[in-house]
Amino acid sequence: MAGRAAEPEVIWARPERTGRGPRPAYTRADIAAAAVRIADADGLDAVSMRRVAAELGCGTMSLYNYVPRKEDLYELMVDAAGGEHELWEPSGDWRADMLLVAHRTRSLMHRHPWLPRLMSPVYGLSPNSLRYLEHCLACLDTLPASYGTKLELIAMLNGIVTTYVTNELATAERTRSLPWSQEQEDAVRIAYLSGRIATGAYPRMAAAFAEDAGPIDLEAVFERALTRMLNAFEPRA
Amino acid sequence: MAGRAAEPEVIWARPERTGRGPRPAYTRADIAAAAVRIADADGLDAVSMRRVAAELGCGTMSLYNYVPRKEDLYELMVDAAGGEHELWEPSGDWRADMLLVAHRTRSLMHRHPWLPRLMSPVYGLSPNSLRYLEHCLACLDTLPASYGTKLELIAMLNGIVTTYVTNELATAERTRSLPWSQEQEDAVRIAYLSGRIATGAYPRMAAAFAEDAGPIDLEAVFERALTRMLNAFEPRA
DNA sequence: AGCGCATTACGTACGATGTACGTAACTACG
DNA sequence: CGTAGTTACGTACATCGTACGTAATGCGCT
Repeated sequence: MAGRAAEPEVIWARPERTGRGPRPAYTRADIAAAAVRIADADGLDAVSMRRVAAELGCGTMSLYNYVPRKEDLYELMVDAAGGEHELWEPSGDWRADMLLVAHRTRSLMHRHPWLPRLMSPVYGLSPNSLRYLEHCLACLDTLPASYGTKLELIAMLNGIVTTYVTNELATAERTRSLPWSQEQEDAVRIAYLSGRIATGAYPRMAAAFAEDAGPIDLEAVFERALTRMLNAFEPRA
Repeated sequence: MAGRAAEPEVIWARPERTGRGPRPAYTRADIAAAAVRIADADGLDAVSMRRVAAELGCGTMSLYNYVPRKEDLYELMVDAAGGEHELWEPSGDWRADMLLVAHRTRSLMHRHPWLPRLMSPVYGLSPNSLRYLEHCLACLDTLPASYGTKLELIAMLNGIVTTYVTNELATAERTRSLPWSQEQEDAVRIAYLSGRIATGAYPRMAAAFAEDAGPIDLEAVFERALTRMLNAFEPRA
């Protein structure tokens, strides 16, 4: 039975070392770290199997001994980044704790701008994802609600953070790989947009533009969104 | 000046027809429709310039007369899908209208499962995106709040819908391109997860699993998330 | 009316990607 | 000690986006 039928596989279920054969030259952590280094430096699109192998100093195809598919490499990256998440002893104030979770997640995504793009697909089963989830649940111990509701809260919080940071960084990641600057791109887009609005076809958008409440404080917008969301889960008095 | 310097460009700013030269054989709508047809049938990854050209019946490189970069093809697709959004005369009840917006968006994403993946990057400047945004603002005419707040509400609503449907469809899109079935994948993941939980390292997740409130009604979860969010914007009495 | 030139059409070609496959070296278990 | 399973890795292939060059086309100007 040399040729195995293709079967689904969770990379975390396969042991790093089976005991037989030559000692593997790298650990999963090594590989994840190399990929993260590349993504941080040159963007997610620069993470290719060849490039990661070169960073490690091994042949391209050797990587496939550790990582059956490239998608699994992504999972390693997400887990490695998740490992940077600092956890703490829950304070007893679930709202404060969840706010802190959100801010820590956001700063993590700022350090690793490729994270939002990789987090969308599926809820992680990676060790650090599980640790993170358990920690969130611990923070919510003082919230009188079912676990189902708590999970909904966590999902919603993560969703908002991801959405927000994605919009915050959407072009930043792209800027790296495009031949023109962020400012040029923005200028062109804004010019086009105000041209469209000037046609009068979008009266409310025109009013929104005219409202002009000064420069938008993205930080405050983020804070407001989180607060509103947490309020929605506050048990009624 | 034959060779132009690379400059940022919004595809919607360039006219479809400049008047000079041979009559273009296709419209943007034709191209978008072809790409959408392929993505609907075989998934987003099947949308390649070659494939779209073949679907249209023209040479691959002819496409670049209409679409300078592939990313712009994606913009055409999003706009075409957005064109399916049925708008209506606002009822005066902004909560009901926004709920309807959310449900329509969700069903649109169900019809075109590749939409969430393409919507994340940047807020659209496409004609149909602008129409959609203006419509949302119209629905919110009866909400006493600044345009800034209204835009935050719309962004949050879209974020929740996108996040929710993404999780809902995350694996569905992948299933199409993988050699094993959704059920097999799920089974493997669940088996691994319960193995981890059985270690006792995640007591709260274990409790969450044990809670077992019957099969999860995703529909209801979606509804609750939207309602909670809209409540958070209700002006205080 | 007719000339000029911008535009369309499209074949060829290049560099890059993920990864299937085959082979050689190696090590733990029977 | 042999042998089976594992690691290492070079080669090869299909596919991708797209730069470039050339031929055909038809609008706008003189």
